[in-house]
Amino acid sequence: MYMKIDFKNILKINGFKSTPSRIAILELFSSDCKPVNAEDIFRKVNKITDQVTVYRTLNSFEEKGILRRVDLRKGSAYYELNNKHHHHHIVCKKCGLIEIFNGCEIDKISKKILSKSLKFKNVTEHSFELFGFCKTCTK
Amino acid sequence: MYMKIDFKNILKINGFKSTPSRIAILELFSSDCKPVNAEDIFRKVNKITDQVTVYRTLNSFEEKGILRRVDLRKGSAYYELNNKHHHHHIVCKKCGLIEIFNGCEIDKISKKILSKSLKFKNVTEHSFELFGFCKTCTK
DNA sequence: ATGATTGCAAAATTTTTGCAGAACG
DNA sequence: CGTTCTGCAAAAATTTTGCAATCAT
Repeated sequence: MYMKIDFKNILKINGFKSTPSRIAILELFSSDCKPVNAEDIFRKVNKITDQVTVYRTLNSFEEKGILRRVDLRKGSAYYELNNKHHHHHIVCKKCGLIEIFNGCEIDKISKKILSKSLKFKNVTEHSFELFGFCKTCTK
Repeated sequence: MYMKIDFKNILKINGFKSTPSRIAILELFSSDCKPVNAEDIFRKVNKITDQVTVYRTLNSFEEKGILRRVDLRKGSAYYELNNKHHHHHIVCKKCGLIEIFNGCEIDKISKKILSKSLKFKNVTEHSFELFGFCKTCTK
């Protein structure tokens, strides 16, 4: 059970107690490659945990940087694990298809922006998603 | 009354009838430089229009490209006029301060991404906001 | 043991829908 | 005059809060 130990360690490192809900939610994020919202999680782990706990877990995980938020303009907040390689998303405005893209040079960009900024000193997160139409929906 | 004529024209061009609500909302966006949400608008023009009309107007204006959506991770949808020069925002996670930044090379970036993409043909919108701490809140 | 975490019920917030009447062109 | 638009009431959808009971360390 390598993975479980790993999850427990992630929780411990971040000052969280190890609970079935939290482990189930981390497991779900690890196995799912797409951005996930509270309802997705709640549907899949509702035998283990309740809706409110899901929201609280998502918030605390995001605060600690375990999860990163993804803004898909869909009415609810989506999240991804924050330990994979850095990437962003193109979203089809018609069918909702999501494709990942790489090559975001956020360090370079934010350094440049901060050097010009009067009021800001550091950047901890960023959003960068593209919206358009996939090849199928363009036809 | 140069401006009013202009607003009416924007509405006409986009296939909208010219109504007091729509003109008031466009006026508000022109005079306000910050991203604005439905509640902001409703508070400022509630003698003229009602909440539901504000939502409907925001949606239809965004669909036509009169407004662009700005994802500020604040629980409600924010919008800006889409006719000004292209820019994005840095948001302070503590105090909410917003600063604008320029230099987003979206055309170059999206061309590059689309050339590598298997499933997408075009990009019509994008989000790109930075989140961090302003100089005051860093101290 | 004790502080953190959960579950439940309830509420707050944000946005959408349906429909009848009013207004625009 | 016909279609579009608005306002109202109501509901749907998403997220937060308070509190007592439970759990992890």
